[in-house]
Amino acid sequence: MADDQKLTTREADFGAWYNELVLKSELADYSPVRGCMVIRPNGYGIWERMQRAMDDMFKETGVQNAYFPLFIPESYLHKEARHVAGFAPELAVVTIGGGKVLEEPLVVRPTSETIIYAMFAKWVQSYRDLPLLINQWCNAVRWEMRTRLFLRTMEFLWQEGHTAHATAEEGEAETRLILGIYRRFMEEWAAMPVVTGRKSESEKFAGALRTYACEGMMQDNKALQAGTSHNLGQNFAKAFDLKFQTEAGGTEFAWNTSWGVSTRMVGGLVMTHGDDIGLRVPPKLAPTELVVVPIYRAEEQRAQVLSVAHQIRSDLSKGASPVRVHVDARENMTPGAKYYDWELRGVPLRLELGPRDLEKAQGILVRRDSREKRPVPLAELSRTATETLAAIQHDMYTTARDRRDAHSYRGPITYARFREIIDGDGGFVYAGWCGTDACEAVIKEETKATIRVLPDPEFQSPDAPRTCVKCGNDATVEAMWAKAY
RNA sequence: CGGGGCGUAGCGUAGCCUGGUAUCGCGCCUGCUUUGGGAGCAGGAGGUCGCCGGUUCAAAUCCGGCCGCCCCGACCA
Repeated sequence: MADDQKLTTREADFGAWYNELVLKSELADYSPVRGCMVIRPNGYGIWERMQRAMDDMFKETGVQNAYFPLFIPESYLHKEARHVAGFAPELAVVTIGGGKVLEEPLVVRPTSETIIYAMFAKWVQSYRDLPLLINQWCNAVRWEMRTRLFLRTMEFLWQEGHTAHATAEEGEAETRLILGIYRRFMEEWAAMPVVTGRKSESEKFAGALRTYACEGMMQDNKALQAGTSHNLGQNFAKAFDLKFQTEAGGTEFAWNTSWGVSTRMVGGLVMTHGDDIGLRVPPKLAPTELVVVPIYRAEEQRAQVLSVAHQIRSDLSKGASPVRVHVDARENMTPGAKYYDWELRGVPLRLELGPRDLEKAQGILVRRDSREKRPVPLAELSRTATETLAAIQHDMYTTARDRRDAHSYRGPITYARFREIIDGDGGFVYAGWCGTDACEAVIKEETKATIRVLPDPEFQSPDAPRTCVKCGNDATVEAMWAKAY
């Protein structure tokens, strides 16, 4: 009986585990439209906290939010050749409006570079108008063939930042600045270790000069691209005539960047931290940090326990370090059933509160990550909860980082060994690359692994690889290879 | 788009081969007893068996067509 309530284990079938977890923990559900999803309150609550954290960080750097339309004239997409070539296969196009065939079809935005830089061109005249730093939170549509909840859906939520700068250096600096913000968000908020670096030419954004990305390792040892930051150079400025007058009086095209993080991050969170019991949400992203489960028999106990529970919620929500508390007062469930329920949903801390505890003025505090239980005097609960939440946040990060490192491979490596790793348990393989498209393509063809990033210095191996893992010629760069989502 | 699987109550399923109007579990409703790791008992509600057509006295079951979804391979946040 209890068996059909359990999740498929990660080891038995990682994909099935993921789907069951997302559905059972009520993060999301399938929609009537193939490839689309409904994000339920549990999932949206996490997304809202992600939004808030990132939004604050963007704004600290001077970025302002705005909103650009969902519909983009089809002709705009065609103004940047590589951009349209990259996105054409996955466009949704509106051809009829109000019952009439439109003169010009409207593309449902797959991303907004074209319309945003067209608008920037109207707004920017002089170097004094730069930099222009804009972000929007919106949905985007890409007609995908194979979809998975959160990881790839035809419509997804994200933020897309778009900036314009006076010099190439400023554009590059902005691209790197945002990549750093993404990294900080993923490490400090999502407790998700990432490797940052540059994308190879074949993997970069359609229309970009350079693409940088954060790559996390999921528990099946596959890579998940969790955020990208593009240096667009002057490609779009030239396509949309985004020019400005320089201080010296000349005219120059602006330098653009764009960068985005999507609801895919929620899927990354699940695959980074989930276990066979359910979800584990890092405290800083958890809509509820602590759930109080009241235990009682007699009616007078019920009133007493609930009264203390609500007092706890009220007390913890105040003060210098407020804790987000929920009291689970459902009458039709036993305490044990509630424990399973909240563990499935990933709430970081649980306080079990019964008559025996009240006698001792304590509660039983249970960590979701380690499932460790211990009695805590109610008088110290506020401090203990805050400290424990911080410890959970910290431990979740180090646990994820340690397992990432345990499945990362560095040092001299043969192609045979490379294939053995990729075909076996998988992981991140750091290896030399000659820099040619040919070797990259052959490796992808033969192993399904791709270059996730050319790692930034802090992620490079102490001893730079000397030769290309495929052709044996001199390596021009170190590449991090993995199978990816 | 190729390969595989599946559509039966809100969810998960049995029945299909060998036609006779649907099984079981979870959930839901009512009542009582319960409540420290997935409560028990009793009663109850809930179904155009994905859709269309055919065969037949009779179709969830056999035949044909269609639709949808999920999973696995080529593109991608």
